Amino acid sequence: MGRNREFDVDQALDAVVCVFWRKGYEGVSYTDLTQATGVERPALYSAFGNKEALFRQALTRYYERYLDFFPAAMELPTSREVAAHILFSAAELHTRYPDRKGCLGIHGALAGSDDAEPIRRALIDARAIGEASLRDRLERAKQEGDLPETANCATLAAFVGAVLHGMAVQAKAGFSRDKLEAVAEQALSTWPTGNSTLSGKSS
Amino acid sequence: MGRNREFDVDQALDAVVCVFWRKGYEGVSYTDLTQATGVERPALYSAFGNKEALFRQALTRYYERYLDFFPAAMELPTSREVAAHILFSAAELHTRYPDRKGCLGIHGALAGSDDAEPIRRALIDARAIGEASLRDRLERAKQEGDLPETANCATLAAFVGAVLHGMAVQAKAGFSRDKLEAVAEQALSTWPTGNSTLSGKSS
DNA sequence: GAAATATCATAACGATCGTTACGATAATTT
DNA sequence: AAATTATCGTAACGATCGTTATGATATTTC
Repeated sequence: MGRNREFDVDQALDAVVCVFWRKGYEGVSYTDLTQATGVERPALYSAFGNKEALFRQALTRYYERYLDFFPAAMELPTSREVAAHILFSAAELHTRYPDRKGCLGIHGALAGSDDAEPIRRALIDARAIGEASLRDRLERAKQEGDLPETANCATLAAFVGAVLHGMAVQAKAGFSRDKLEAVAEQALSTWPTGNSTLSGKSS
Repeated sequence: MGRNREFDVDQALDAVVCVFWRKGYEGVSYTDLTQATGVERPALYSAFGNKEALFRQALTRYYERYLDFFPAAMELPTSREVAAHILFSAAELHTRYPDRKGCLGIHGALAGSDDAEPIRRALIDARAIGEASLRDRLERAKQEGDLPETANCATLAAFVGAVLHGMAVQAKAGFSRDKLEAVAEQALSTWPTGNSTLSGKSS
């Protein structure tokens, strides 16, 4: 019963993702959002709730639509391939769209007013989940002999995270894909190797 | 002639630095600034100009008061010591003050509205200067045999920058100093060595 | 002591922020 | 066809944004 929606909610959310990606949570106004989506303010509120709820949905969409390389990387056979796939995919993603460089998960809300604190926490938590997931994957690698017994998986995961975040900052500053790939390569240059056949160095 | 200032301009600027450090450029309001400095709005305008000019002066102050370890690092004898000093000093600085973690140079203005574009550019330029200065220092190291002929100094400088920026993001997320130091250590494990006596490996 | 001047706090400026009444419009139900 | 209901665009809400006009206050100069 009642009138039908005149816009596609999924399509609007995709456009919203792009806006937040470029300007961050607090940098985006509803004027920006209506302009990008072609949807008036009240319709956005009716479809997504308030700005915070909208951003959370945009973040979820961002993860599933753009950060899908991350869970995919976890499936790769060796820890080095996992790390390499993450870093190079990020280098590509962060420079894929000239109008929205870098990573929504990083500059969506790094600093800001106190009002943005819940969003900042949400992004921190999301990144922590990713890092924990990588750490677990590396622990598995250690058990498989793909990483040495001495390897500190938590540190390695944090290191990959740091390079990842740093590349996002650099991408936002205009670094080319090539330059980011060189950074990724350097980061990978001393990835520890175990004694398993998985590493491809023995046998 | 005329009335005297009732506040210390240098002291006020120090307080302003802390506010921008915590909330970033656009996240700071003049209510925040008067609260932190004890100086009313018109007095801040009279002493520093508008918000953008104030931030630029705060950034300069930040560099000379907190990022002094960077030029100091350039004086160290080996490229590895240079990189190590930068990374460990950053890990310390980014976690030194619980009320303002991370780095003003990073989250002062990563993303935001179009109005903040000049400030974003200023931060990007400032970081680029630092990276270029590091690259030049590494070029010198190469000439001294402290780095191998094959070393790509621009890439190494960008890599140090990426880890630096990534640590700033992680510090803002609450990472401990120990964890950041572990990241720095991992980053340094990729550091190439030359054949000079400087490296301390030969001779 | 009187005139001149720079800084002070108060209070307001127009613009924009996120959010929402409101009446018109279109679709469904009886 | 009439009644109901959800969505539409317009227009406005109070709050806050960065910025500044204004008059009182304090200091210096004549």
